[in-house]
Amino acid sequence: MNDRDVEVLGRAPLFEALDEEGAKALRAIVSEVHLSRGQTLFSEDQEGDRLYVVLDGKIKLTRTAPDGRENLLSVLGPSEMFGELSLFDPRPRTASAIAVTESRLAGVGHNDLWPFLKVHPEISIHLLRALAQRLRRTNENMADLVFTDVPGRVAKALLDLAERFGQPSESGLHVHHDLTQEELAQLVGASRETVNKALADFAQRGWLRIEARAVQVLDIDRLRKRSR
Amino acid sequence: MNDRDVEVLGRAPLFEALDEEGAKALRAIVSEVHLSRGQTLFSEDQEGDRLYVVLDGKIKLTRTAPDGRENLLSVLGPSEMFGELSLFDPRPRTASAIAVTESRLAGVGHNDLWPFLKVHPEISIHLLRALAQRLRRTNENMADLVFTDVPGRVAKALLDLAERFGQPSESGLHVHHDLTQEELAQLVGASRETVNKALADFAQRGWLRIEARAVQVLDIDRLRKRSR
DNA sequence: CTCATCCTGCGATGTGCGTCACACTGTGGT
DNA sequence: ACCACAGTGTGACGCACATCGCAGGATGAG
Repeated sequence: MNDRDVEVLGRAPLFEALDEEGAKALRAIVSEVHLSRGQTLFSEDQEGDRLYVVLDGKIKLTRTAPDGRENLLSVLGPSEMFGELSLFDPRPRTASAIAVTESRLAGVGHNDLWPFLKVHPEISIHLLRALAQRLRRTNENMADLVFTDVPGRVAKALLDLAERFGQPSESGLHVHHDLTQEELAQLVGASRETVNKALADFAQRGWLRIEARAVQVLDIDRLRKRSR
Repeated sequence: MNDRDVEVLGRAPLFEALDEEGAKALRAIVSEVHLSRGQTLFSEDQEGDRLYVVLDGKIKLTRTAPDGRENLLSVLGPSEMFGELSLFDPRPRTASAIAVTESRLAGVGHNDLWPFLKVHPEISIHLLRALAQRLRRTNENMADLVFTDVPGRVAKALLDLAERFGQPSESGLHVHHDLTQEELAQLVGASRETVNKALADFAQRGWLRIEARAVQVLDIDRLRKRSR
């Protein structure tokens, strides 16, 4: 684990409460996992009590309906945490974790983390905050599903991805989200075709340019307006 | 606060980790609130750092869209907790809490609870579990919004309400949910009219009988099948 | 008891978006 | 260099559900 990894880890809710001393001790009990694009880390219904922090790359969390249709809960990048639900609430996983790009992760198991929480109760507080934020965000998304039309949800999703993965560039903001339109559709709860049409419409209006698994955002303000 | 209240409180995630000693100390710092039907405890965007446990009655948590349309996040009964998000993540409230029936609540403020968490770190663990469960449930509901049709969501909502508020009776299960069809509609993310038609259809099939702010569930198995 | 208000029931109409169908393009594998 | 297949682009069609409109019933305040 290199210096950059240590820094990335430090921004995760699990580590941010700790001093250098504690962080070092916690780093000692995490194990590193490497995934190539498309590889599955864990699947729905599996037992599991490991929590992960993304060091590098992107991971998607998906749920599969009985009839096979899929639903993308979120796409996670560096410093973001997942898999903790099965750790705090001992049940099988309710989502699968799949690498969207080649990725490296840091994982901690229940047995290693638990004693740590006893010694460093301040971690729990930070975890509670992290879960509270997630819950807020999820409630937000629920409301959007009910009140916002598909183009609006696509705009929202792009803005969110832009905030987290966007790189400033000559002509605007380059958002290399690494998602196919199919995955984007699963993320906003719509069909691939409808998402395609929404994107085409935005592009035609000059708000963005479509690229392979990426977009160039040209007029972020218009996009913001469309998302409300 | 009577014996029944103490028992109800004891089933809340906040208390379940504590021994009689600790529970007594925690009870000493909660304050009781009384609300009559329709009364608002707190509103969206307000500052707030109190957490509540329902002692008696029912509370609904709602969000209001900019255009005024409403969205019901959940209906909470005795032993259930709410308002904790603003406590763990210090931001304004993202939902309003309104009494569906006359209710009594126990409330704890940030300043009183925080030192308690330091002394009893085991509470945090239980709170983490409670939030993890809520997150799972919310993800579930999101998927339903995307994959399940309105009648299916109505069936699901009724089954959930039945599980939490149902009373066995002569002809089946009496579920006095105290919600108007409008509120039920906001809960499942549909229009009042569509929910009405779904209910009428269920009743016509003999699965349930419609009453004022309540239903008699006659054939719970059919209802379960329809919800999948 | 009486009126006003909230709630329920239900048909008519319109539309956003899912589904289907198919063509085009880019990319990676051999 | 080639083919196969995954991903993208776009039109035609139908349907589930929102919206609108209204009427009948329940509830509760005075």
